[in-house]
Amino acid sequence: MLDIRLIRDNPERVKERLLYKEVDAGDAIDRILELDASRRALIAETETLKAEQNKVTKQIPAMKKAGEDTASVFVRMNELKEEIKSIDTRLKDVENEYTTLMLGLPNLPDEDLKPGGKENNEPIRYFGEPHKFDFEPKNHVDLCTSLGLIDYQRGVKLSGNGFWIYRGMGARLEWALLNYFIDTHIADGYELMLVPHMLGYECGLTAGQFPKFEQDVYWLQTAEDAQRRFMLPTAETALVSVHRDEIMAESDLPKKYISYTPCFRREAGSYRSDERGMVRGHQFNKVEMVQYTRPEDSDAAFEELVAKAERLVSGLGFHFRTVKLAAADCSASMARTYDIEIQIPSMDGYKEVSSVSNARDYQARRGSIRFRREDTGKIEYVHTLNGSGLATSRVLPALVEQNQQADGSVVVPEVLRKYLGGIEVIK
RNA sequence: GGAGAGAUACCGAAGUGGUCAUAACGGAACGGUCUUGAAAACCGUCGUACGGCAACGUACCGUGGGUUCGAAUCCCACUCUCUCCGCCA
Repeated sequence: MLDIRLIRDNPERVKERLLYKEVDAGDAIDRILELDASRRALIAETETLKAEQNKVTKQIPAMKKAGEDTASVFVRMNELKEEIKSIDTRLKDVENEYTTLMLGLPNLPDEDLKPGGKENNEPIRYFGEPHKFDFEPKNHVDLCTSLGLIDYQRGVKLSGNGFWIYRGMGARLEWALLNYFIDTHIADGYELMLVPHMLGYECGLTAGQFPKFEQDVYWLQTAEDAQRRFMLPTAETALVSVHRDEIMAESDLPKKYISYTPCFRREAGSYRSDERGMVRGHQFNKVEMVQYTRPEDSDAAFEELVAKAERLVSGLGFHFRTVKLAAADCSASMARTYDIEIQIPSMDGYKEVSSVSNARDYQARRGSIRFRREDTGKIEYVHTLNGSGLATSRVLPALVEQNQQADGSVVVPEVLRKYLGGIEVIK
């Protein structure tokens, strides 16, 4: 959520920044300003009346005790009651519309981002060299099938398109990756959390997925609306709500959390024919990093998260690049995002394995996540950041393709061997 | 799933229609006095949000409605927590 004062003071600037994200919020912002003004006027009205009401209420017992006639006072009190009721009804309508519009506004992109979408993304660093083969390489679907790592057909049998089964060495390799990630984060001082995979509505609202993207997640049906829960699309959605509605001590910051979860996404309409195998499914595994920081620390925290993700990919020996996303390619909640993309030799271009973002105070405002400054005693919103560290669904394809040998076997990266009982080659 | 109890501030807890909601009382925390230092004792501080330039005002007793001139208190619905029973990895 954006700061209303920012919108009030400089609406044209906010509109302009949102255009960088290719969001035309002109009408919404004009309406928000109207609603904000009438909201404040109505509050002033109703509170004046309530003050009178409270004052008279306090006098009544004394009047009764003194045996005075209270009938005329009751007449006035009834008037007040009606007036207050009518103003409060109007106020509620105004606030509902106001809140809905405010929740719908995306975060402002950072000043240094290029406007526009994917076409303006900017690779800022490359690591390693593209893989070269002196034989005809196979694609990961064929490799995973022939080595018995993944059972695509039976995954579909169980759950339909977009699901697969990791089997035997494939499952162990997946598990080894996750353990490599988790162990690295723990060594970096992050707290591991195993969170619920089904979340309440407020989690989605805080993270910024809702109300706009309610259709992108899987809902669990219950008879009562109040009990609806959804399967988390990323552990960020859970981790960002851990401190919702809390005021933390400044000395508690930064909070550094990681979580491993499967992630569930409907990915409606986003299927692409070149994304075979496990590159885009409805369920994938991911280790997520989240930090809560003081505002002045979030830029450094962002760099830390990017560096951590890069280190994990480097550790596996991959060629990859880090890309600074243009404003409109950042998701709605985020002020800036860097993607880490690896090469899957059978596919064109690079594929995202990590996405690191700084939400600044956008999520903190939605979820009322604050901290108290030690020297001033003032309460401020924290900054929240998140990054994949990492998602496996593109790492595994890249791993088997980049490390394949002429005989169809796959070399296990050094860092994973200890999780696989020392196995060096999968054949 | 059945039966019962409960939800008040950082924690515990009193309040059961107005003169007890900034909210008693106890604890924690913070500041001070005393002390070589600490403990103890004593004194003091110890909500959030919104509106307002400010003075100040308003809201908040799990959530949402209702009754009433007036609701933490009475009524209705919902959510959550705890205890016992049943089922269960």
